[in-house]
Amino acid sequence: MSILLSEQEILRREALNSLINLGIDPYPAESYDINTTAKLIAENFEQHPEDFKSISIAGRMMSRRIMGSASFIELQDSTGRVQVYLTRDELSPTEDKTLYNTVFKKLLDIGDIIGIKGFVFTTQTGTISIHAEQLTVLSKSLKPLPVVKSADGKTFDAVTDPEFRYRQRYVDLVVNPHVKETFIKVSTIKTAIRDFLNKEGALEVDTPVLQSIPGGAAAKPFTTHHNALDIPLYLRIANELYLKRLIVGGFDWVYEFSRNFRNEGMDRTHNPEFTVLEFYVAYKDYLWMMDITEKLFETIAMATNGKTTLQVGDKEINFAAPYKRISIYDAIKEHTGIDVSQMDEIELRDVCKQLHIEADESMGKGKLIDEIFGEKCEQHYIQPTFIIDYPIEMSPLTKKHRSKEGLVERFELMINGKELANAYSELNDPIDQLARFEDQSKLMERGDDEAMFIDYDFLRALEYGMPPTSGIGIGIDRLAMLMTNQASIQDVLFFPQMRPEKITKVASVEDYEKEGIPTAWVPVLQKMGLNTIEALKAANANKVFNDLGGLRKKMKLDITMPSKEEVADWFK
RNA sequence: GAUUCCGUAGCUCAGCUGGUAGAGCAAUACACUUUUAAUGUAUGGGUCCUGGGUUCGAAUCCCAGCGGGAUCACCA
Repeated sequence: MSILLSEQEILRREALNSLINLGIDPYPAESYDINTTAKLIAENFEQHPEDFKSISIAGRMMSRRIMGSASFIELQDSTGRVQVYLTRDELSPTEDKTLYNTVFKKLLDIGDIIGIKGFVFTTQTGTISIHAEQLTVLSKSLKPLPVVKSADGKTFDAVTDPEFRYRQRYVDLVVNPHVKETFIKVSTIKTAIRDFLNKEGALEVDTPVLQSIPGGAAAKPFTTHHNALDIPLYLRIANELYLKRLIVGGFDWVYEFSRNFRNEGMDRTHNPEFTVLEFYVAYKDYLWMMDITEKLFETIAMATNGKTTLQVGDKEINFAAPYKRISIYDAIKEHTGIDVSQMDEIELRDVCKQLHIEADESMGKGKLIDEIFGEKCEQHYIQPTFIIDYPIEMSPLTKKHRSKEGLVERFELMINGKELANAYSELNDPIDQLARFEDQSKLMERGDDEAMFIDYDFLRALEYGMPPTSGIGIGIDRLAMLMTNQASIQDVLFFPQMRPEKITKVASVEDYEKEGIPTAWVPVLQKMGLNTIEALKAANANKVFNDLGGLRKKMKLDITMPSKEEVADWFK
């Protein structure tokens, strides 16, 4: 089986063979040492021209303008584009002009990766360019790249189809420079966080992705199976319980960039796998955590955009600490006028009805309050705001509030109307923790399929004693979306989850030959759309015979017609 | 999951109330020996997403499916 090739792909394969016939390896093994980049040239050539008298650079040929014995190409490396000027007589100083006339002009294509040695100069029209003295083929590109052109900030024929961009991110990255910048920023965010935490004395750790009890969050897990142990395993939905075990073990501050997996819906803010930074600090509480969170976000904003403010649409978000702090009850009171702080489940259900919020039977008190907040309040918090002191029912891993009955010491950080972080003073009372898990079990029995499992090993760890601890989880993808001003999570993940692509396999020439079909007729059958042996067998022998004659004429093929009987044999 | 829009050449897109499939870029050839998305002329290139249906005739209308986007619901 093989894939049907387009005309341009066939031409490129022919060019590839021509290169080989000329003794040029289209995929050479040896390294090609470079001593500069497009960016270095653009930024430094004018001040220090003497540094660019003998340069070596490599990249992809993105455009080519041939003018007889002289040519200009655009070379794109990891840092950007630079123009290269080539002349026939310099590339091929001897009588043999093959390198320029054949290799460069005929056998190279847009997208090919080449190396150039030469010197930098400024053209008559004032463009900094490389005057090429040597050209080396480094990798032949067999698939035509979409040609995106731009001038004066305007872009032409940009690849915008999301399916194309997400499925073939490698192409997206090559032809859409801003996409690359976004991902560099995403990396900068993570580096800024690591630097910040490491400087504070935190230890980066790794905990299991495969877990036999998916704990630490309310979510539906992916299930898998371990053959040797013959047990079900789950992909982690959170790493919280493992990090707390490490606090029990005596580390004071641990953090992990945790790739979590949740078997839930997909849309522009949800991908089945996503990244959360969690960190846990011994001997601290959620008040301390708010202080450090403010500092962290301020640092991230500075590192990614060089300032503490960020323009999002028509809103300007200011990351400079400190942030406003408001209790969830006060937030609800502020946006609905209703004081729910003393209400029981039945009263809350009435409030939901009053506010036209859907509430089903499986919802407990905590979830009802969460619904009201999510529906009526969340979107109003554009500037970074800590929503604090949540009801105990929606926080099974959180320590009871030191002074407010029925509440826990928890905060969520809201930015631009969305939750960016969730933190609390961690529950370290093993007896209370067991009771909370048991409450979750009851919720599970009521039909809440996101309620938590009981993790007895985690309880055992708590029984040995965990210091008072504060922990936080920060959604890194959401943070990246915010900081890079992207509306979809797909735009901050290199390879967002997609439905598997259907690749239409077609029969190879050999497959046809096996059926007794002469090689010369294979392209004709393919032209008729009979690309698989199955399709061929299903076709009508008489019609195929007639069409062969028609297409023979149309395709101007100088081959003798097979007899009707011979054609009929193909179908046996 | 629901609603809605989209799927045409390698890429970006036209294609009217149904009448033989179009442009620009890319490709190929020749000319021009020159720069700036864009020199000129010519040429090739299509499973109009797939399968049914209506019709003398379907890229176009209808139905079903596949893939994707957007909005909504659930979740981070």
